[in-house]
Amino acid sequence: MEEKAQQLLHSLRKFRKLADINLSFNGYKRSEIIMLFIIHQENNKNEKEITISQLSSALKITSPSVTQVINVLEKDGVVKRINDKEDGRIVRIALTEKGASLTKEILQKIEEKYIHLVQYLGDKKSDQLISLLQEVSDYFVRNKWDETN
Amino acid sequence: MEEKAQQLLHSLRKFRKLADINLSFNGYKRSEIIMLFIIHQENNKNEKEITISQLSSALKITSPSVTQVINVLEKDGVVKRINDKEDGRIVRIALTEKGASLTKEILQKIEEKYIHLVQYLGDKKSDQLISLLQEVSDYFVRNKWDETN
DNA sequence: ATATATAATTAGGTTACTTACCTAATTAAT
DNA sequence: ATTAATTAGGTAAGTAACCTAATTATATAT
Repeated sequence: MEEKAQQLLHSLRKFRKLADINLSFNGYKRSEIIMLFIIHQENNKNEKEITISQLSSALKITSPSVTQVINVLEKDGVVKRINDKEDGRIVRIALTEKGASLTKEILQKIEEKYIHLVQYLGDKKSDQLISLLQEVSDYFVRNKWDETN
Repeated sequence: MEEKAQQLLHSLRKFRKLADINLSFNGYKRSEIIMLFIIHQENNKNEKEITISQLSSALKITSPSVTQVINVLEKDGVVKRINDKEDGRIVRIALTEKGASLTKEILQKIEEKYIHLVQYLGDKKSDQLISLLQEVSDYFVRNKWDETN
């Protein structure tokens, strides 16, 4: 049991390191790309554009951090701020045309890579991996893995 | 296939975020603790103490980064630098007594958590997870996941 | 009308790296 | 013995991706 725990510790460390690798495209940083993905996803799903707070909880980062990333993306002309008409405190974020096509382009390239990974692993192992990652994620959340130390 | 790729992308992102444990003990940072683990592990395994370059390749960080972490640990009296007698360029790193007992203490606490995870998953799924993570890591390495974009 | 709560922003960290450059020591070639 | 190239490690400065605390603007509740 202890041996398995050590193996798992080791595998997780290695995996984390490798999976952590910068997906960067056209000078956009990892954090910016993930931000674009979420905006794209949520704005396609919902009628109203996503707010800063919603982005904060979706990404599990603080709202000041969201603001910073959005500032860069806005300056670059890929997203725009929209003031909510009903509540003056709320700022909504939308992709510009440039942003929408950029996001689609990047998403496609990244998806291709994952398709390769799924092909490499095969159907069965891919399913296994997805469900195991899910289980471990649930475990982490339930046991507040991070907070306890 | 595309759907599975998207699921995997999503699971990996979530997992990465959660597995990004902030392990810190007695004021030692994550990077410092991992450094201690490697020194402990390698120095127990080999006759000669590990060098800065070896630490660099073991941790997959640059040697200036290793130097910085070692500086802090040395100032704190948990590791010491040893000049190699045969090659004056080489600096070897050893745990001090304080460092050795600290490392054992931390290792034990962390191992406990992983033992819980292994118990939660069960034997079979733990093995599956270890081998799947290994396979994906290998895939990442082989396909230079990071460099290609 | 006033106090309180909420949304976003600003200012200023922190951690865990990196890159660019440097010195000292070793090795190889002349 | 000298010069050139390489290797090991270090210094300084910078970056990505976060964070907390404080502030501003607006909305809501008493």
